[in-house]
Amino acid sequence: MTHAERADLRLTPVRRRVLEILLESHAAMGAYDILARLKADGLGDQPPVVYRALSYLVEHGLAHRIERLNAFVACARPEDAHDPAFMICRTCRSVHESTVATPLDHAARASGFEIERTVIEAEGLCPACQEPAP
Amino acid sequence: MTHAERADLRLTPVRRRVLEILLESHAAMGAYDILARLKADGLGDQPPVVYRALSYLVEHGLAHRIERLNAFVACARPEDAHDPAFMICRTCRSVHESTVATPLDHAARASGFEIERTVIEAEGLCPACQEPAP
DNA sequence: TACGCAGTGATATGTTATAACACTTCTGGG
DNA sequence: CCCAGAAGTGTTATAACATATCACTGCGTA
Ligand SMILES: [Zn+2]
Ligand SMILES: [Zn+2]
Ligand SMILES: [Zn+2]
Ligand SMILES: [Zn+2]
Repeated sequence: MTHAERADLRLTPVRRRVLEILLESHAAMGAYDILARLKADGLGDQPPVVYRALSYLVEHGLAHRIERLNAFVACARPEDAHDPAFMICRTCRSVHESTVATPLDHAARASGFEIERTVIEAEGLCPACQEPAP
Repeated sequence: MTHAERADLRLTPVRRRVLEILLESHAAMGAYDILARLKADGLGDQPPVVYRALSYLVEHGLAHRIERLNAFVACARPEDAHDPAFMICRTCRSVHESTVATPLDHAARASGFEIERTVIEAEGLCPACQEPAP
């Protein structure tokens, strides 16, 4: 059973539409970009509308927040909970999701720090944007 | 020779004061918190003042930006260039800087992505904030 | 002097995010 | 059915973070 099929998931119209918008985009989207799309669909035009929907989707593992971009992306593997890792193209803003062992485990144990979540976001050029020198 | 001693470093009064403020704080500070301190010192009271100084310090390796917090912290090891990794306490906002091998190297090579920089920020509880259950 | 450059001052604006409160809809227990 | 609480939404306002732009100053140098 995937996350998306869980009985306690409440995908209301706004939440469903936000998830669809993210799934269609194949790239990270800012909250206000999403809001503009919602507004066009008559589903709300104030910031809290989109932020509430995004919070819900992120909490339930259907979307992730990209800290580097202050933006959001649909989860590539909503089946199971995970700390995501991303490779973000600085040119086309495309995002590739991946998974990775938390690299700070050792340092955390050594210093007594208790890690709850780790943000891992690599930035660079995706294959398509690596132009041959002009 | 440390970064801070490099001849081409131009630590103007505003830049120097911002660095001092960061060094005194032992925690991540928002740009507007820093700006309030600058204003108290008569060194400028408009956002561009502090953002220009912070950009300079970050570019020259004397400070880092914490993406998770949209905030800034003095570099713990300005001697040499590095991709920093952080452990951030969600309670007291203290930041511990560390270094770590880039964990996405393998995935990047496999997919042809060219990594330029990697953000690694763990969030959790520092030793001091791990209260015994009340 | 004239020029170019780095830094700064100042104004305005753009972008991202949340607080607060009212109202509606859903849901379970009596 | 009726009610009470929980969850969701509408709406207004504001907080917090960041940049564009243009003018001006001081300084090194041709
Ligand atoms: Zn995911
Ligand atoms: Zn690209
Ligand atoms: Zn550092
Ligand atoms: Zn702490």
